[in-house]
Amino acid sequence: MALDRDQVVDAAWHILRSYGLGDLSMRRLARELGVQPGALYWHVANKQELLSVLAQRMVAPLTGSGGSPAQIIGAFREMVLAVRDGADVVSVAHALDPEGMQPAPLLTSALVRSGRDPQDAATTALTLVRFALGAVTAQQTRESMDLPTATMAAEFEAGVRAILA
Amino acid sequence: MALDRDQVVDAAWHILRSYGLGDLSMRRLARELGVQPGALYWHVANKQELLSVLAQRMVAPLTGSGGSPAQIIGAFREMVLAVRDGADVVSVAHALDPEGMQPAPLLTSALVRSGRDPQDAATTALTLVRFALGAVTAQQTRESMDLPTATMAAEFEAGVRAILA
DNA sequence: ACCTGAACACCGTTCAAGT
DNA sequence: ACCTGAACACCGTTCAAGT
Repeated sequence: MALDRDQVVDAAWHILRSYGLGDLSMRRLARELGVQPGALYWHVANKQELLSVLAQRMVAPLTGSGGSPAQIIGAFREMVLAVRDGADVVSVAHALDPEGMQPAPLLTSALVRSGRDPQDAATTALTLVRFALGAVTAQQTRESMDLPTATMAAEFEAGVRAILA
Repeated sequence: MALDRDQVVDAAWHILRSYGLGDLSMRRLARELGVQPGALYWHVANKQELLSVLAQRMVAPLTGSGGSPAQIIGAFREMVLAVRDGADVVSVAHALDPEGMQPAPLLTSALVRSGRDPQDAATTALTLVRFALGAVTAQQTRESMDLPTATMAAEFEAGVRAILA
């Protein structure tokens, strides 16, 4: 039975969650799947493409979930924070498609529903996402070095309140 | 004449500015300096320490420069944006010492001067820095892939206004 | 004090050749 | 269609030994 793309992505997902981005090499992934490194390039174009797929998977549960802007950006933070080096992976995907990648479109429509005009809603959504990615990047860097992060959830909430005020 | 720490840091600074983080390897740095890779470890503990020093150097011109909170965070953005992969380098330094690393302390006192209580000032400073790092990370990722960034300066200004409102 | 030589344990990617 | 084998051009770090 031949390898397929889903098996590659699933194995990559498992390594990322369990050991972090530092351990997610194409060679390590190939070893885990019992193939030669070159075999992976039949199923994915390169490592970057693989990481994009993992970023989509990380924020997938968000799509379709309602809530206020504060709830949406809070849920986004939780999902990214739950995956080791999640912020690094999602940041690239956000940069490639800032308006299309979740949670931006979800936030924009929630902000319009709450009474903002579309222009302001779109910009505020970008501000929230970039702040969240900056905050989670800082927290995950500290976690990877066993530094304390006790105040960072409150700092995040305060930042979101300031942006939405 | 023996190598010293400053020569190592200067050469690293030059590689970072000219070619980016992807080209700043300890081996490439050693080659540029005409020594074996191992020689570098007499002058710096490891690559991480070297990157911390480069982060300090990037934001050094900020110290002592006055201005409003909006001006300070704007100047910070310019400095980080001016160095290839600057946001990646500065993000780690910020995570290690969020309150001590510039521009946080500068922002906090400017915010106190403008009438905020110290608690609120400190948290707002962190929000501004994390948003700025998130925004510059997105922009530099796009620049590295030759994607357009025309709207990103305005998005940054709008974000700063929202946070400071 | 400062550096070399050499090693250890790795990377991402390509591509002719095999099945 | 899918994979192996082998290569290309690299990494960060350590450390005995040399000067």
